[in-house]
Amino acid sequence: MKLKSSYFFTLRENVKDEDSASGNLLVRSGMIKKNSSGVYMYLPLGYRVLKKIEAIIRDEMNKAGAQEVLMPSLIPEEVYEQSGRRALIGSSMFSLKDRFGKPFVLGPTHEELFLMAAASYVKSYKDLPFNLYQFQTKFRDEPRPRFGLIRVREFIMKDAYSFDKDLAGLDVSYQKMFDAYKASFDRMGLDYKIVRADTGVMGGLLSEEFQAVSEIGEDKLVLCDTCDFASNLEVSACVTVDEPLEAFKPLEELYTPKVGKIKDLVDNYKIPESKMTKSMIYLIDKQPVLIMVRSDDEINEVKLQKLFGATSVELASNEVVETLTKARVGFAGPVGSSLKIVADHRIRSMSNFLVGANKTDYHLVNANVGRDFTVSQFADIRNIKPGDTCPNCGGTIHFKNGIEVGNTFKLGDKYSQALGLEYLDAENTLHPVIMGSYGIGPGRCLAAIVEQHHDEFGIVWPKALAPFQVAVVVINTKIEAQVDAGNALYDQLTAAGIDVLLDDRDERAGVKFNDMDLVGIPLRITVGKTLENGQVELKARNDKAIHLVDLHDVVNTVKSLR
RNA sequence: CGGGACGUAGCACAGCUUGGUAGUGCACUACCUUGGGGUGGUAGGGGUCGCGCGUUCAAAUCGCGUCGUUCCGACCA
Repeated sequence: MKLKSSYFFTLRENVKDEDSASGNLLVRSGMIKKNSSGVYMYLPLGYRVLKKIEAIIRDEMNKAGAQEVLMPSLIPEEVYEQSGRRALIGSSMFSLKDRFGKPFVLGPTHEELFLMAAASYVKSYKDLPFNLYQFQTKFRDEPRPRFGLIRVREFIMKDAYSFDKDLAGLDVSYQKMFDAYKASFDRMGLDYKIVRADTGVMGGLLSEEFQAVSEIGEDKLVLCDTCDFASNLEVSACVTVDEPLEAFKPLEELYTPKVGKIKDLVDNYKIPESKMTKSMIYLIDKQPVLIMVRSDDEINEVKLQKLFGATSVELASNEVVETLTKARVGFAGPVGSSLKIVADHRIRSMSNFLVGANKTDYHLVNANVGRDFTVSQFADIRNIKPGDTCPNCGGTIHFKNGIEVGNTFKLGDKYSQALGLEYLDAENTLHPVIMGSYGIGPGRCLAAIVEQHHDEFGIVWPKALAPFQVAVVVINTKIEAQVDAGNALYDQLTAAGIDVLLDDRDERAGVKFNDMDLVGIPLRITVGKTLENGQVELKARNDKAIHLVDLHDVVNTVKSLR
């Protein structure tokens, strides 16, 4: 690409409505442009990078034996109704009607269609296993798009689906995808962790996430200092060590006016948080339940959902809480409550603790389980915290933030049962097909890579992803010899199979240097005053050193650095 | 969905309080200048002031509505 005659621009000033380093740099370097909230255009340079990411993934998918297909985006709504996911995905789905009033949706994920495709092929166990994948645009009406390309409403996803006759087969298919994912992310130069995760809307047996480590990541990764334990916060088990109970003290009412938060209680009444509990009223599949955890713990809604096998878990509204406790919000408690009470394991070893009194402006001190109220179930329902004990090895837990760039699921027979995908085995009996699904967001990978690979001057692309491997900068376009040498190098490098960008614009040297740094081309060849000695300068983007290279050695030198 | 802010040239913003000729910087065009880390200058082009209704002799400016963007929270595959 020769810049003088190409669509290429950069912005000198920061863009206002980008809230992430990657979003800002990608927009400023002219790679992408925001079109509406959470919807972006990919411009020539950005699209080249996206294509390189796709090429890596495609290569690994094909090596793993998967076959590429392309499903539609426009899908009859009934497809998702049959699988039971229309309601589950709810308002995250873009929906529309055709001219006859028939409801359609824009596909947010494609399990259903792949299952239908599989159904037109699978008859017998002899047809299994196989794996299909696609790169296709997904539409998800996110309530809050954020962080440039990281949380968007329209994005390309590589999704793959494996079909097996049994769980043993799924294990094999899953492992192939898992390895292909690791290889893909390694080739992209991403720093990532693989964590256990919630199966969420997908359902199924196992979910593992590939998380790019980044400050702006929206997922909390739970990691161990000593072993390789790695889990998403939402599913990370907690270790609870039971401790002996103290002698029960008499239950007393405590007048606690103007106390809105736990911290006020600690400050005003000198009660340690380890002696306090909080009671929250949750609607679990619309049924109110009182959930208790120690005050300094957080309730984990995913664990609640699993514990109850529920579809919906939501905090009760203030009105509901006030009706049920007959007190203002902030004073709910277990004593005298008619609600079902579920408490975290940690509550079991607590004695003489504080609870809400179900009475505005009052708490109760020295409450005790068994004497003052009954817990119908103790369970692990809190979030693990940094410094906690590792559930795997007993080491110490720390957190990192992660951007979910890939996800692998063992779905089992959930979808094949719901939609009737079956095969005949050798004994002539029907069985549901066992499925796995595997997703990567190339755009999110792109953004995550920029988050991890940039400096004060701009993007620093890993070699495998850079839109161009080499930038040839002609310093003074008024000097014919420089222009000719630049063009000659461009032709030679191109002929050698190297992606070259020629900056032949009539701009100041500083402008070109800054632009090439911003865009993040890994290698820069400067054609300037050293040309008089038959030499050009070679500089790596991530290195300050400048090397003089003879004109006729340039192609070989660049090849050796590749 | 709840709360806040903002919509004026491609980008970033001023002007609005107190209504009266639409501005600045960057970018863009031409010429001169300069030519190794975002040269300096001169002259230009580009805007139904998000949209609608209202108040007024007169609205970017005041009022109501609406759409969009954004921030915090909720939600989130």
